[in-house]
Amino acid sequence: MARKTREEAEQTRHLLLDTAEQVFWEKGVAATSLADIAAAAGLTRGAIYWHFSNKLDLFNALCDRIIPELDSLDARLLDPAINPATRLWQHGHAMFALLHDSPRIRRICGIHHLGCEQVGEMAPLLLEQISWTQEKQAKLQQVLLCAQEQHLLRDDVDPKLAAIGLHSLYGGLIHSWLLAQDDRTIHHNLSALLSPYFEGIFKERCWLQPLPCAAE
Amino acid sequence: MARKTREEAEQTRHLLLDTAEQVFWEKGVAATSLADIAAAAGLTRGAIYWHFSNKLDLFNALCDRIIPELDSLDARLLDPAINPATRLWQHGHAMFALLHDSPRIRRICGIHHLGCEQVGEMAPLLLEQISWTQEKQAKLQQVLLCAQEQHLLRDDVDPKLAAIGLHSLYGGLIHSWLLAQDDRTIHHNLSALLSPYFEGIFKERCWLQPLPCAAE
DNA sequence: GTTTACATACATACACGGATGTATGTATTA
DNA sequence: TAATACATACATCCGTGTATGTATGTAAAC
Repeated sequence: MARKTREEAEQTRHLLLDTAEQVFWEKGVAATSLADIAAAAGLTRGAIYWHFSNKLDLFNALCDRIIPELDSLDARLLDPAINPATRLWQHGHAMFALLHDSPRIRRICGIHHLGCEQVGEMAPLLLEQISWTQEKQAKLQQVLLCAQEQHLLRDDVDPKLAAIGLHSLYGGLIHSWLLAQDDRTIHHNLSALLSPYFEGIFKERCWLQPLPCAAE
Repeated sequence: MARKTREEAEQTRHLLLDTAEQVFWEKGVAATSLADIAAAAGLTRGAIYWHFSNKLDLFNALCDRIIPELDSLDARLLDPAINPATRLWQHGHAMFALLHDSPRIRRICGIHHLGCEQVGEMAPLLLEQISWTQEKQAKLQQVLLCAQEQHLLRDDVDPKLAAIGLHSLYGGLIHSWLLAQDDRTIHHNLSALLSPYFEGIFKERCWLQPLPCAAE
């Protein structure tokens, strides 16, 4: 082969990322060699080593591609025009809608949950996940605090703990979702699955009212 | 070295299992070679291949050691002498007590959540986890159905979905627990973390009443 | 109660493949 | 013509599985 134009090169870079995403999801990160990826992409390891320094670099690049989508998901959490309880409710639904609609999000979440080790050599991943988790919980906590100020929270609910619980519930549901991808139970009954926790946190189904200050 | 007595042999077998558990948890399963384990145990690969056929066999044997503890946990779920809601409540607390008290349970759960891949070559693990998850959810559902017959459930709650939600919440909390092992927040506030979901599922805090048929 | 014969519980040694990283080749393209 | 975008070739190491060695425990034979 010979040299390609810059556009074509960028194209092969994306092809490598797409292919790696597929193979990582099918075989697991550690069990996948760079030769596997190159072969699946119809290229050679030379192409990979040209665009990336090693497997970890490739993996990180591949994961970074979904950051904007995840960020835009969180952005709507802080929209003050909507009742904070409703914001959380919609945010939960938006998360699973994203998971349902985007095969890429699904695969990368799947790789993180089931397809890679996060200890030892991959410990940086773990640290990243911890900080990401804390940020996420902080955002949830912020919205819950806002709800508390508007007297939407039940009296015995601590916003910080509710944030941890909600985040854990999301994580657990995503995990169950990924375990059986073809089972649509969670997707079709998401409201019924989330309702109990919302019921236990908020007063009088206020999360179903889009108005900014429904209660009080 | 020479031959040891049967007792000593059994002892080295357990030493290998203990050591593998440690190293797998520290470095991850795929990143750990049999030579690593043997060296950490002060033995050689010969000892491992004598007692186990390969790494997967060793890993399975290591995981099987916690089955009785997990089973005894579930056994108390079906004790009809106690209010089903209370049974679920106590079961949730017992799970985290076990996680807190037993380093072995903690490590093996940690390995499953963060230290091993469950796709590709390790897919049997995934299938096992799926069937285990379904069994667990079925048990929870059974207790919830029992609660429904006693009119302890809120009217709009579906036992099957509540079982999935409860199980996911447990899984997510365990994951958060394992991510930051030295953070005792979850352990110290478990009741406050579980309460919302119970509040959303059951009527009038009936899970705090140990009597068999508190409601109706 | 020895002795003998075999099984046991490993350690050591070897052969093999496979993965990595790098060095080099090569045809474009800018 | 020089940098680019790869493919190819090479050297190295590491992990596995197995084969073999070996000293001891163990049980039966005598």
